[in-house]
This record gives sequence, structure tokens and C-alpha cells, in this order.
Amino acid sequence: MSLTIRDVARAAGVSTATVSRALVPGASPVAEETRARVHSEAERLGYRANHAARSLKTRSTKTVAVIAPELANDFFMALAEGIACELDAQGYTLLLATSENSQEEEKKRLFTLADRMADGFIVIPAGAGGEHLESLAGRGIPLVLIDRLVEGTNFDAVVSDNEGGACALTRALLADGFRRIAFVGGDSAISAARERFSGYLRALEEEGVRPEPDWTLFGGMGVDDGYRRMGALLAEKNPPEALVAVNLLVHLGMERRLLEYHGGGGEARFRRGPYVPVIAGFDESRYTPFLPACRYTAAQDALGMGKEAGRRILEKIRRRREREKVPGSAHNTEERAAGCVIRMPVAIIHHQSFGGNYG
Amino acid sequence: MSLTIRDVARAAGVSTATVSRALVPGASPVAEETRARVHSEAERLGYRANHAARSLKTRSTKTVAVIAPELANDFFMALAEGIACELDAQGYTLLLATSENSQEEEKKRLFTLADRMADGFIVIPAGAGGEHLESLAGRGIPLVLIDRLVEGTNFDAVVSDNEGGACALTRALLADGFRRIAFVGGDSAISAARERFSGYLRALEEEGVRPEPDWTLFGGMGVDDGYRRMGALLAEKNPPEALVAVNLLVHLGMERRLLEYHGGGGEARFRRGPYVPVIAGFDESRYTPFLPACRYTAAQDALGMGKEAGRRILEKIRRRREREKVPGSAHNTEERAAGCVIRMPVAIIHHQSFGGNYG
DNA sequence: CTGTTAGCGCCTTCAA
DNA sequence: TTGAAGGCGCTAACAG
Repeated sequence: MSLTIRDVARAAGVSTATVSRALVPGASPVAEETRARVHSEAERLGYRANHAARSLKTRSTKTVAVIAPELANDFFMALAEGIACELDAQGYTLLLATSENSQEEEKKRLFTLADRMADGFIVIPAGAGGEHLESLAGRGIPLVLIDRLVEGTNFDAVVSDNEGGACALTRALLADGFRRIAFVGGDSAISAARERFSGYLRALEEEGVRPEPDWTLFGGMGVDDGYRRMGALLAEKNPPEALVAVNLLVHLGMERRLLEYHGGGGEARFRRGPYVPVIAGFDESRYTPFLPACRYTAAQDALGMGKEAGRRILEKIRRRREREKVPGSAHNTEERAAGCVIRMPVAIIHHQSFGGNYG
Repeated sequence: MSLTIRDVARAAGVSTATVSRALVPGASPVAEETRARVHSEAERLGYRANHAARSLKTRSTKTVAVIAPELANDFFMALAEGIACELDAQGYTLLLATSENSQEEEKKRLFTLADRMADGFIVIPAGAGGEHLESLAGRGIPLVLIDRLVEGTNFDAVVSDNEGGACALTRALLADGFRRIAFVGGDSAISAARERFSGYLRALEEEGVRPEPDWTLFGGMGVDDGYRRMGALLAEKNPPEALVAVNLLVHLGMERRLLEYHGGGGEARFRRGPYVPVIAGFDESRYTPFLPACRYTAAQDALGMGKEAGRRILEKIRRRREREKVPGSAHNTEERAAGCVIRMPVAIIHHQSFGGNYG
């Protein structure tokens, strides 16, 4: 059916070996004239190399797999776009898959894609377990984590300065005079959530403020979770004046619950209501300016994080290939450098145009 | 390095052919006892089939490529999740790539992925041109469009009832008593935009209303475009009372511009301002309840569309394989059935809880 | 039901 | 600088 290297060889009057050499950039030397002829013939015939055959031979697919807990998530996809940007520049293809927020799925995907010989992986871990990741790394497959760390492991990673961001967010609320501040949402299996929580605690401690025990319960990372926790807080006799949301989804759920609480009848409800809290939340997006209770957000540099992770994985892939070139180096020469964690700064944004002013 | 089928064969005391037959589900008959032994040995050794070798032989990768204009887009990713859901169920892998809103990129990606032998493609076209798509289809590669059609082509497609949705949206505004209604955003290269615009026109005609010429200019599909168009409308001496937004991004830009216009100082601005329009827009999301001017949205069933497209592509892949089984059938037996376009209904949602009430 | 055999298309020593 | 030849791991005839 389709054209092979042999067709090109015949057309150009050379051997298949020469065609291969002429077509692969970094290959052995070929006479300039020959190379040109091969290229023009290949072009003329519309030859396209068979990727499977090449992979079978070279054991490389020029592919990096990215596994995200979900696809319909602005932040994760912004990370993915950053990664894609870096990979494209190097002729690599991005393979995007979802773990559906399940470690079991994550593991399956990971192995499926490893079988397909992805050259490397960038993973946003769905949970706390890291055995499957270790197992990949044990096979010598390059891996870098992004956005979240996995406790007890030592992988290279690119994450935000979650602790610092949450601390800054909380400090901003304290500086505004609030003392009764709750932390909403979170999941102890997710490093970003733990770090943000501890940043919140640190800021409070600095000011000698102690939060109510009820206000420091984790409650999940989704919209529903924020909705529920907000509902619980509304039921308290003396609710917090300000809130720190662990992420945008939780933040959104909280705003939704507040909207309902205030009766949803004309905007004046926000002044009329007995309870008007202020929210500071992680993640900035196109939508945060419209969230009524939102006063501060911590903006992560998702694109930058993605690019950084892309660079890291390409570097590891390159090093691996080099290592395997040298037959002398046994498998135990396997890169065992300590996992290097890059923390990217976050920017605190003050939303004064909307929600910041009704309090 | 890694285990091959031969290692398993040796361990199980059978030939490689038998191992292959035992491991592939739909293969030739194998004695139950043999199959069990092969499976247990494969398991014990931790054998994993080499995908490249298998693809090289079978010319199939069990992969469907999805090309979207961008990744960080809730609607596109919701389509992708619908597709993934269907593919997973059939043991196929989703390969997600982005065209970065460029036809040139779309074309490159398409060919790259075709070389990697994706078994089929689901494309959200970035623009109006369809030569590259035709070229793929000419090679007999299964393809279905989603969300947008390409003029002058005849591919299978799954789209929303854009015309009907926009018409319903506009009718709702008319029923509320508005007569001066503008259409904002759009791109003549994108079928969904054209269809929505014509739905808007139809509703107006039914009521004998004629829009200002300025109010029917397309102006792009992004946030910035909505922002700019809204700015232009604000500058008019007699601006429209109501607006139909071509999509959520444009809608968002419009809301942003309105926010600024009203001065961003406390919520009372919405009553104080001289100009308080109502917006009806395509796409429902978690955020639309918070958009102050938003009264109606047309909710597309993205998940359902994705699933439908997934089913369609798998069906085409299946048929293609069958067709190629029969050697008698020449290439011209190639499926040439008229492209079947499925139109999914949209739901009109009334946002009364927030923006709908201040007008 | 199972083994033998012959490639799939490409890259890569080894010689020339 | 180029050609010849072998094999990557797997599947699909064809015999047995």
C-alpha cells in the first residue's frame, strides 16, 4: 500500500541504507548531492516514514505522555499548553491522557503508554501513592511530576510555591483587619493542598491568631466540596469573616452557595444579607473578576511551569539516550540524583473592581 | 532488555505463535489449558507486548487522534472527555493534540499523527479550509468532524443545533420585550458562528425586527473580541438593549468591558449606570451564573456530542477493517456515503438568580 | 489446536 | 561515502 524507503531508494538510484541516512538529520555522513537527490525524490513521491517501524528499531517514539487528573480543567490544560510549547520546539509530540482523578486509572494509563514507548512522562499525580511511578522510574523511564509531589518519593518536580502563596493570601486578609479566617477545601493526599494549608497556618501564627478547629478541616477539591463546606460554615452561629479557598473549584462552590444564601434576587442582596464574607483563593482565571466574594487570588504561572517541566523531561530523555550509548555503563548507573524540586512563585492579585468592595 | 514473546513462549513451553494467539482476545482458537498457562507465565514474568512491533505488523495502533484548536477551553475538553469515555470502553487510546487555532498547525499535526498511524481522527476544525482533511480521507483514513463543519466538504460530523439554539436565545429576548438586539462576535470561517448568526436573524425576522447594520458584524471568537465589540457598542449614541454572544469567550469579554464601564466601585454601579444591557449567550458553564449581565444561555451537550463522535469514529474504523479484509473490494469501494451530520439539541437556561434581575 | 516460517519498514553494523 | 545483510518483536498464512 504505502510507500517505503525502498521505493525512494529505487527512485533515487541508491540503497535503502543511504536513504535512511539521508533522511535522518543526525545520521552518518552522506554526500550533499546524494542527500539532495534523496530528499527531492522522497518529496516527489510523497514518502512518509513509518513511525512504528522506526520505533521498533530505535526504541524511541519522540513522544512525551502527560497524565492529568482531568481534561476539563483550565489550570491543568494551561500546564499542558506550556509543555506542548516546549515539546513542539524540539520535534516531540505531546500525548495527553487523563487519570480521571483515580490512582487506579493513572496506573493503567501509565503502563499502557509505557508499552507504547512514550519516551518520557509528565504526571500530575491523582493521589498519594507512588508505587506505579517508582516502577516506571525503575525501568529507567524519565519522569517528572508537575503541580503536585508524591510523599515518600524523590522525583524531579515543578510545583508552585503553595506554602508561600497561601501565606501571602492569608496575610493580605489579616492586613485588612480580619481575624476570624477559615481555610476551605483540601485533600491530605494532595501535596499542594497540604502546603497551602500550612501556609495559611503560618500566617495566622505570625499574628498570634488561632483558628476555630472546625475551620481547618479538609473537605475535598471539587466544586461540590466548596459548596458543602460553605453551607456548613453558614450554619454556624458565628461564622468566619474571611475565607481562604484551596483552589478555584472549591472557591466556585463557595460562591455558588453564598449566591443561594443571599436569595438570588437582585444584586442588593449583598448588602442586605446578614453575612458577607470575603474570599481569598488559589488560582486566578478569566472568571475570578466576576466572583462576588473574591478579593484576592494567588495566580500560578501555569504556562511557565509547563515549559519548565517540558525542558526537564527533554533533558532527562537526552541524558538517558547518552547513557545508553555507552555500553560500559551498567543499569545501576541509572540516574539516581536526588529529585530536584523547582518551586515557581505565585502572584497575589487584588480584585478591587468587583467583589472586593461590598464588604 | 525487555521481555519478548519468545521468553513467554519458552517459559510456557509453546511456540511464539501460540503465545500471540493466546494473548490477543479475538484471535484463532487456543486450547483453554494452553491459554491459561500462557497467561499465567506472561503475568509471572511481567510480560508487556511491544506496541510498535504489533503496529508494524497489524497496521493499527488502537488510537484515535483528536485535534482541538486549543486545550485550555472547557467546551473542547468536555468534548474530549466524552470521546475518551467511549474510546476507553472499546480499548482505544485517545491522542489529544492542539492546532493552536491555526490551519497550518492543524495540517501539520494531522499528518504527523497519520504517520504515527492513528486509526482515526476526530477534528474540531480551526478554519474554513478542508484540503488537508480531504487528503486524509482520500487515503481512506476514518475522520469525523465535531462542533464545526467545513464548507465544501462532506464529512461525517456531530454538531449542535446552533441555528435553533441562537434562534431560541433571541426569541427569549424578544419575548422579554426587547427589540433592539445586537449579535456580538463570530467568524465567517467557522460554521457554528455562521449558523448562530442566522438563527439570530431568523428570530428577528419572525417578529419583523430589523437590526442596525453595525450590530451584525462578526468580530472574532475570543475574549478580546468580545471586549472590543462591547466597547464599540458602548460608544454608540443609542446602544442595543440586549445582546446575543456567539460563545462564552466573547460573552466574557463583553462582561468584562461592562464591568469597567460601570466603574468597578461597589455593586450599586449596576443600577447607577446609564446603560444596563442583558446578554444571552452560547455555552453554559460553571461560571455563567456569576456573569452579571447574563440572562440566558444555550447549553450544549458536550459530553453527549463527544460520545456520539467517539461511537461514529469507532464504527468507521471497524467498517474499514472489514472492507480491507476482502481482497476483492478495490480501493474505490472506499466508503463514499454522503457525510452524515448529527445535530444535537441545545437547552436554553434562564439565569434568574443573578444577572437576570437587575435590568 | 499448534508449530514453522516469512516478513511488516526501518536502522545499523560491517565491508567495500 | 555507500551497499549488503541482519534483525527489532510481533502476527498471519500455511502446514501438520
